[in-house]
Amino acid sequence: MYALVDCNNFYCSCERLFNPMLEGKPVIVLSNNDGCAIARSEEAKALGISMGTPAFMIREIVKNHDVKVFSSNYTLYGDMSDRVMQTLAGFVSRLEIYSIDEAFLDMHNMEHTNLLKLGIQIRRTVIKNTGIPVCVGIAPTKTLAKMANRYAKKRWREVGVHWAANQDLIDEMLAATEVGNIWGIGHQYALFLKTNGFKTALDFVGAPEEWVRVNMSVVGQRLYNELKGIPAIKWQFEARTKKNICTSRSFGSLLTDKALILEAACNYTANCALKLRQQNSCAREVIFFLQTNPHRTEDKQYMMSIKLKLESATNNTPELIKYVSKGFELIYKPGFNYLKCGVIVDSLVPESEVQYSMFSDVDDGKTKRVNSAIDSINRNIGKETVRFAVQGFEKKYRLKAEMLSHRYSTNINELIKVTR
DNA sequence: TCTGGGGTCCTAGGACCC
DNA sequence: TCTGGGGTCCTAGGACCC
Repeated sequence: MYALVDCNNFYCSCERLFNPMLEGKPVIVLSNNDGCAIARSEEAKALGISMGTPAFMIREIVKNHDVKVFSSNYTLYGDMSDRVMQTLAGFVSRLEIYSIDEAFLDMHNMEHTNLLKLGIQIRRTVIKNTGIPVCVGIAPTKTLAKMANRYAKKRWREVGVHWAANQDLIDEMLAATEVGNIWGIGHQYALFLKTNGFKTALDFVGAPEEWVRVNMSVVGQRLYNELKGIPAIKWQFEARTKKNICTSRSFGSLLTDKALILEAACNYTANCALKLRQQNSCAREVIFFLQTNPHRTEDKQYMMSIKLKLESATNNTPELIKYVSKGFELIYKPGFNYLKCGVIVDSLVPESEVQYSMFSDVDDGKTKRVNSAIDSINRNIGKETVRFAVQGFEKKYRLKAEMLSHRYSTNINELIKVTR
């Protein structure tokens, strides 16, 4: 058996934890740049605010119903996530952290225990230790555990736990789940399945296997097996080394100034380089992209990306900046209102396996020491204490975060204040 | 005024090899 | 009459996830 533990409206729950006045009130958390709603409390959902709605489109609802709005505070959410995961780790021998607010728990060889009771105990303990409410779904495969979790949320709200312990319970759950709500079925497949007469997950498992294979490839077939109770998705206990790393952001406002955009690009590159060093990888390719705002139909549009192959793989900040600047010069065109740019480092190889170019004269030991010194200072004293001149200091392009809560649990200056 | 950011996996098709 | 067959590697693009 697999259990999937998922935090309820995670970001909103984190905000509430340090601000009990928010209890019972509609709360939403916005994406980067205060763009759109990415987390909603139950009260906010009831007001009809749906996932991903742009902030400017719900301004009226927010005003009329006194919705409490927050910018995303990833420092806080990340720390709360760690605490939840630590508590979960106490219940099983192995867990897979699937995302910031979800984990799969390995419940094999526990079939003899009453897993419903265990689920309830997990839920109680997490809320006691961290204050974060969670739901638990337990089933024979990951996909069914996901579904059981969703079913717990919808059908067994009070208990918050569902154990699909036998085929009857599984069928009941499959029948109650529309194909579009199956983990792994997105927009396209949901549409395709519905057009072909498959409405619920139960309908889908009744489809001929060959038809699934032909029309939905091996991905579909795996899913099909998972829903039939045959595990087809492997455990992933260890964090994988990433195969590509991306840093991209929308600017706080539209930019036309070339120097400013380049400065942003250099900062994003420095961030990619840092992430590379953290996982001991080097990149053989770097992609730089730049775009205007497609929603502003009155603006001339321009979208371009460029891929540069590196002479030899590196994670050295100035070296990567050199390539990105070159890419920038090649695709930047004046006269547009730019919204966003980004850097992707790709074709990653382990640092220990880097092949040097025949003509390279880089003193690798030296640059490595410089970079680790910089990383260490930045880690200990504060992000970007040491930076390269091209990264600038003003950050005029910086994103908006006008409703940011405090980093209550990680910053000594932002602790919660108790007054009497 | 105004629409996020960061990933993974799979497939088809082209280039290339013998 | 009528132009092989089998394989690998790479890439772009699509679908999905939170």
